Amino acid sequence: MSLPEGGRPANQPLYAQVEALLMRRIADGLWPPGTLLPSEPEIAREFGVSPGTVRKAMGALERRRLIERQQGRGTFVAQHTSERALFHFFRIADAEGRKPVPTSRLLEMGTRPADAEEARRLHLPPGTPLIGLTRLRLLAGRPCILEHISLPAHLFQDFTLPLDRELTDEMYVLYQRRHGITVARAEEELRAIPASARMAEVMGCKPGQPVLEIDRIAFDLSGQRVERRITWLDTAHWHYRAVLD
Amino acid sequence: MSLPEGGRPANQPLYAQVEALLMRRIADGLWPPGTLLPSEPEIAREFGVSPGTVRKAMGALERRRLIERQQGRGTFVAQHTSERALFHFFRIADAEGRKPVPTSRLLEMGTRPADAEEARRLHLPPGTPLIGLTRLRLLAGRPCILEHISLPAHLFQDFTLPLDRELTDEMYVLYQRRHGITVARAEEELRAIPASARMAEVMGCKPGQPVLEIDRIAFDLSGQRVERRITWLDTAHWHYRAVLD
DNA sequence: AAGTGGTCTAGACCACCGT
DNA sequence: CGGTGGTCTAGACCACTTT
Repeated sequence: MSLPEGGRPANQPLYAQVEALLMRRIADGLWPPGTLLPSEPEIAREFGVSPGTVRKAMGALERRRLIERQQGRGTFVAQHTSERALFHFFRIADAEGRKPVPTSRLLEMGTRPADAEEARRLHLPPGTPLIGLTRLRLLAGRPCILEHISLPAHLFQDFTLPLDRELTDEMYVLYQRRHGITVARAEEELRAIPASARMAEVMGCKPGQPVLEIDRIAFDLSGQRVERRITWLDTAHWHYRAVLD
Repeated sequence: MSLPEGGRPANQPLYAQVEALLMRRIADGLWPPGTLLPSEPEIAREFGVSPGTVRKAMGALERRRLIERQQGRGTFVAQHTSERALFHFFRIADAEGRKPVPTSRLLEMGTRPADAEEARRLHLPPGTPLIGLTRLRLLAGRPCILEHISLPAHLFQDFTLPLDRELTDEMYVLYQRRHGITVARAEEELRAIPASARMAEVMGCKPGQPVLEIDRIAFDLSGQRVERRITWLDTAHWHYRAVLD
């Protein structure tokens, strides 16, 4: 059993406690992505609660996309796929709202200490070793996006990229499969800035021309900051799309 | 009773049908914002379903913020307040993520036919009469935002602004209270563009300087397009903030 | 005290999946 | 066929608000 034993009411509702316990097992890697969870009655027995209570907890986890339920088959720990990553974390679209399928080309990669701004954004001490990569991304075959990605080196041991084939937007799939890090949430700050010489050269626009800057921090299941990413987009043909509700 | 009578299974689950029926009453104005709903057992009796089924339906409506439940008091149709509007539909923040309290100054207002782009965005025939207003918004006392708002005239009869006091971000509160239109959802397209002479003059920046353009369409409870709004923001001191999860 | 929503339980039955 | 999640019901008890 894992629930507070004595039968005392505790301060949170039972279903919330069950939800937290299940989430903990997933975040701690005890149940890695793709794992088939025990059935609902089984979990109910283990925790000594009613099946309805477990259902309510798992409903919440499903809404948060931590698990996926399949009638007749069972419940699985959610796995990042390219489609999922693109659907939830890629917000660039054309005038009709269609999302393009981006391709990527790696320009640079290396390890360096975090500067003041990176340290502030990642909640790390300045100087912490970071893996940095710069890539160019193509939309519909045209170079439109320049991107800097910074990863805390201690979270991404032996980081390498699968260079054999062109890398699509599988970074988050890669983090999960190769480093056990699931990106669950991200915060972005958007600004309009003038294109640098580098951007202009690489994206085929004029220096000084307005470019959309997207400054993202990604969080894992525990809320830890695991990635800083700056994206520069020429919005002549594409835009950033947001839904508010 | 309002549920499909014959006792046949219908294609949607019972709780989804109850949810749809309740939503319809709210969207149609039968239960205006602020209304106290009948109690859950009462609704269950009316529809001839179990209280648990009603609870599930109302839980979904609460998550969608159509209703607000208060233990011991009852359930109310949600009402737009300035705080709510700012919290959900205002995404501008400073470097520390704090949202400023914006104030507004009306520059122009009038009625004119929709141009091609407005018609396309609002799903209306070109030439449809629109109420247009232009306003300047101040953040922390400094002019930072220029905004064009376009409203289908047929949805906003006798539209006037409370000019006696400075207007804060109460546009959506106004739509709801004076015209019975509840903004429930919005879609935004973001681009980086050069500041026009007008923007530069009014926002105190240089012409041609990069400015963030936010092109928004707002939807009411039925999914009808009720507002087009273009916002231009000088991102020197503020940024647009998005959360992805 | 009466009425409301919030929690928790127990069990029946259905729809779907695999063998 | 047995096991899974999905739906629906019924009722007990709690926490909170109002009268």
